[in-house]
Amino acid sequence: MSYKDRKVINIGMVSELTGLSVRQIRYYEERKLIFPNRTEGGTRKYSFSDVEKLIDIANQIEDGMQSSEIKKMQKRKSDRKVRDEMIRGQLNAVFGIRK
Amino acid sequence: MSYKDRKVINIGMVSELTGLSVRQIRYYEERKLIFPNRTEGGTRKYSFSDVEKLIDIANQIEDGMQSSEIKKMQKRKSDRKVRDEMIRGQLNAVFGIRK
DNA sequence: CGTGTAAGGAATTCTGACACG
DNA sequence: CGTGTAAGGAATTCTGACACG
Repeated sequence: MSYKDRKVINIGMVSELTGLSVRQIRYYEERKLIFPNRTEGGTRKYSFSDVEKLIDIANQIEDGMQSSEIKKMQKRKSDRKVRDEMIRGQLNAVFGIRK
Repeated sequence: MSYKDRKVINIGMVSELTGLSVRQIRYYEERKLIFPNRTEGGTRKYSFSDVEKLIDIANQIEDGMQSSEIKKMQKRKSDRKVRDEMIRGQLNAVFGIRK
C-alpha cells in the first residue's frame, strides 16, 4: 500500500542498500526468509520493507542463528500478529471499540 | 531522506508505474524536467517522488503545455518555496516563532 | 550451513540517429 | 515538439554447479 511496501527495487540496489552480496540475498530467498516479486523476464523486485527485513536477517545470521530458526521466529511473529488482530476484531464487533 | 525520495527505481519499473514509455521518460529528462541518479554503469535510478512528478508532467504535456513552459512553472514553484522558507527563517530568528 | 565464484545465457538499459509532423 | 523505432553495445540479472568448511 505505502511506498515502503511497493516491490520496485532491483537486487543490485538492494545489495547496495543493505551491504549484503547478491548471493546472500538470493540465498535468504531460497531459505524462504524473503519473497521478492518477479518481472515477466524473471528479474527480482524488492520493497523497502524487504530491505529492512534483510538487514534483520543478516544480523541474526551474524549472531549465529540458523536460517531455519529465523524462519520459525518469523512465523511466531506472524502468528502473534494474526491473533492480536483477531482479538481486536472481536472486541470491536462486540463493544464497538474504535481504532 | 524518506523512502519517497530514495532514488532506487529503474526506468522499466517507472514506465510500468506511470504508464509512460521509456522514450517519454528519457525525453523529459533531456528537457531538464526530471533528474534521475545514475549507477556507475550509467543506469538511471528514480524515486517515488520522481514517479509522481512524471505523472504531473505527462498530464501537463497532454494538456498542450510545452516542456519549456513546464520547466518555467517548476522554477516558479521552487522560487516560491525558497522565498517562503526564507521568510519563515527570518521570523523565527527575530521572534522565535516555533515550527 | 552460508557464501564465493566462473559460466553461459537472457533480460534490461544506454546512446545517437532517423522518421513523422 | 514530442514520440516511435531499429541498431549495436554495455550493464544487470538469472540459474545451476562446484568449492570450502
